[in-house]
Amino acid sequence: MTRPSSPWRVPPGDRARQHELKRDAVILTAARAFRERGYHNTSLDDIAAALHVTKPTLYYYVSNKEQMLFACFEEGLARLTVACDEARAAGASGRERLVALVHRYALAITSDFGWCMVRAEDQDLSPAMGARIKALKSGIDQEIRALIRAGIADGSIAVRDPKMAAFALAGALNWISHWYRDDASLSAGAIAERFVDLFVNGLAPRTRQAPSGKST
Amino acid sequence: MTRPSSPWRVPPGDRARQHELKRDAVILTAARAFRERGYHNTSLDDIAAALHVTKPTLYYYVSNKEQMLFACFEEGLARLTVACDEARAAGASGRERLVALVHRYALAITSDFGWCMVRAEDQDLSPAMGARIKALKSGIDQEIRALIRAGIADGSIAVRDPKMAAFALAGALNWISHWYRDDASLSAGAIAERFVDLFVNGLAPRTRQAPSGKST
DNA sequence: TAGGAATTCTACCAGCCGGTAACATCGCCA
DNA sequence: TGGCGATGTTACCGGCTGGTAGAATTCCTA
Repeated sequence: MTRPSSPWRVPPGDRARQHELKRDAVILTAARAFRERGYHNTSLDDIAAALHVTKPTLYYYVSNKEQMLFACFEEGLARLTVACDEARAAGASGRERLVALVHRYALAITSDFGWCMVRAEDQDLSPAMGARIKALKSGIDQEIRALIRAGIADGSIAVRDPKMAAFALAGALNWISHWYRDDASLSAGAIAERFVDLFVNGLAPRTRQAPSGKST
Repeated sequence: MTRPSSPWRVPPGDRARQHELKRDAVILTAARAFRERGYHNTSLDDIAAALHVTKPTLYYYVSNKEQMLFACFEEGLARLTVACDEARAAGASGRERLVALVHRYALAITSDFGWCMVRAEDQDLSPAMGARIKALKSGIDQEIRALIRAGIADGSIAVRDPKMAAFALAGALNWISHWYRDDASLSAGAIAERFVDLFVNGLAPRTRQAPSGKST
């Protein structure tokens, strides 16, 4: 019974570490399957098969299917949270920090867990887990708004409604996960660059260049 | 269209008209249920109960559940298509037409069918129907890109990558359906207004106002 | 008022899939 | 080497839900 599975054969280490690695492999495989076929169209047997394992084995690492989705959710949102933290200490002005966030956000959203953050329904989770996810999402939103407000305060951003601006920005970024699987012709960094160009300068031509500074 | 509370009691008319109205009621009720609980979390019994009817009755108007989702999809996308057509003849410059599109788009996306357009997975549909949906969606995307290119041509828009700009704009608009149910503090028109402000002028302060002109 | 078509209901089925029990195997350690 | 926890498997269950058969009822028309 040799198992030629890729993510399952983890390097040696103590038992606890092995267990942790295998659990991660389960979550990652689940995330990829969900992304490809959707949560409800993915059976636990599918995930198990992708790992060359049987269904009950999954239950040794995860308590149920719902928890898998939750873990994917959490993993993806954790990356976004890290992105926010990094961005907050990235630049001088509010706008520079926001630009930094866009770059990191794009990177996170194109990851395997991007789908789970964006497309998964909170309704598929228990009220408790749904509430937790909602709180995490709201935290990201508040972070974006804070950056925008900071930019307004220091004069690097001029926008009427920070909340709507945050929604628009997050929407554009989240939406990447919808089309990126089919059209990955651009890297996350390149996408972020284009988005920054659009969001910073706007659609209307600028007669005189505002104190913008070039994007790298 | 029909009364929200009890759409089943339709005004008299000939048989064919009655049938059509009731079918519309089924689709609308399905759209609302899908929006509220998600496609997979909504059973046909749920939809039937909402109409004070039993499940087999639904099958008298719709061939199966998948077709319901498809009909919702189509209905929503039809509105977007209309929005595109109207926008194309709305203003003088490409930018004005694009602004008009944003307003109509926001209206469509906040409708009952907005969810189906955006959140429903093509994977829940048969390959044939999925392909049709994909084609319709692609048409909308091309329409947006065309407006942007027209704006570039007539000088009312300055943007480096029309394709990415279209993705960003569509993403921001589509994303409305994610948060609008929980936070409907703004009307679709007000949202569109804010979005236009952001997308046209950008985040960076404009020293001298570009030839933008009116904001209603 | 009879008859037929349109409409809706009761009753039911079958398959999928999440989840579990109980047994088999692996691998470390005394 | 024997034993024991950690892993993993086979075999199974049961409920939910999409879908259907066929009877019942309503409604128009003659």
